[in-house]
Amino acid sequence: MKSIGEEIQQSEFSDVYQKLGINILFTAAWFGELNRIALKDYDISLPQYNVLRILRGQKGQPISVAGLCERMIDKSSNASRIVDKLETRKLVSRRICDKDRRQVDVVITEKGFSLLEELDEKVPTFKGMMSKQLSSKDAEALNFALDQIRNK
Amino acid sequence: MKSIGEEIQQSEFSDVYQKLGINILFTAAWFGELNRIALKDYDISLPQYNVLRILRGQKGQPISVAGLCERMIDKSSNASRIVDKLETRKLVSRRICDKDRRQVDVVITEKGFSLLEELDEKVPTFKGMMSKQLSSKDAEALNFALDQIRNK
DNA sequence: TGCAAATATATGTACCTACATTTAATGTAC
DNA sequence: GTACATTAAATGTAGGTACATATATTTGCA
Repeated sequence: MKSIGEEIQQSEFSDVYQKLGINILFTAAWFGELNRIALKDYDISLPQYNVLRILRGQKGQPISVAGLCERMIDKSSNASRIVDKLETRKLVSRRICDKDRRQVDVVITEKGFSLLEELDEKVPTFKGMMSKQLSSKDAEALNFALDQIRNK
Repeated sequence: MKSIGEEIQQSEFSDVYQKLGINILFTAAWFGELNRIALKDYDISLPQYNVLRILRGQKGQPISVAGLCERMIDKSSNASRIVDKLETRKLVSRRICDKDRRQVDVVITEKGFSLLEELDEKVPTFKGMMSKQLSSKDAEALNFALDQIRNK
């Protein structure tokens, strides 16, 4: 099995934290790649997929474009244009919010919902990828450690 | 302090592995963002920075474009064009390999090396970001867990 | 040797992202 | 109520990425 050192063919790391940082970046890229490949057949990009999932998580409740931005993994990507693409394909719908006409309410459509259900079958789940190597207790600990890292 | 659940404002995760996957993606994006901000003043992109670091790691030994690709975090980015940019700024040099004239040997220049040394001061180190929250023993364990995850 | 297959890199293209700017609506102080 | 600052979203743009294709070189084999 390949360790991160073998993977990027670097034998020496200046320290274990350096190695961990690169390992996290590398693992994230690996995840992204697997998902991207799975989504390719459906002509849907990773950020588009993430937006659809966020909308599904809303359980019918609309969310603003700014709200989407906050919840997206890649904050700086352009939610407005991602929603454009999804709307063109009728996977989401968009209407001006009554309460504040600057805002736009975005919701997932029936079509978007059923596409997501189809994708659920194809996209590798984290559970499927990790549960054999990692106990749920270890996963919990890892979650805690990552939360720690992001909060000095 | 913010957990991943608070961070992306999702109260329920279907399972702890799902949560961990998103946590890894999120943490990687957070790292990337911090680095990107630090590099911005020097007008150098993240992939460019990574390539320079790989070249420094070569300790003077040249590496081919394909070799760079293998070691890069984002494998599918275009190493050829990244090297173009770096060469224009005279941070790396490129010459056709004598042994195999299809190959191109890339090395970091003195200018590139001293830029990297300057950047070392500015770019947040993983150690600086993590060592307060995580013992080196825990970091080692996390490294092992991530290596496990990527290899079913 | 000669020629097809394989390999290394470069390039063309469309799309995506980062960042600044614009447009429109709302809030606030006077 | 008017003027100014603030906020939400959209848009323009430059540059980066993904993927297919092109070009040059090497390898392997009849």
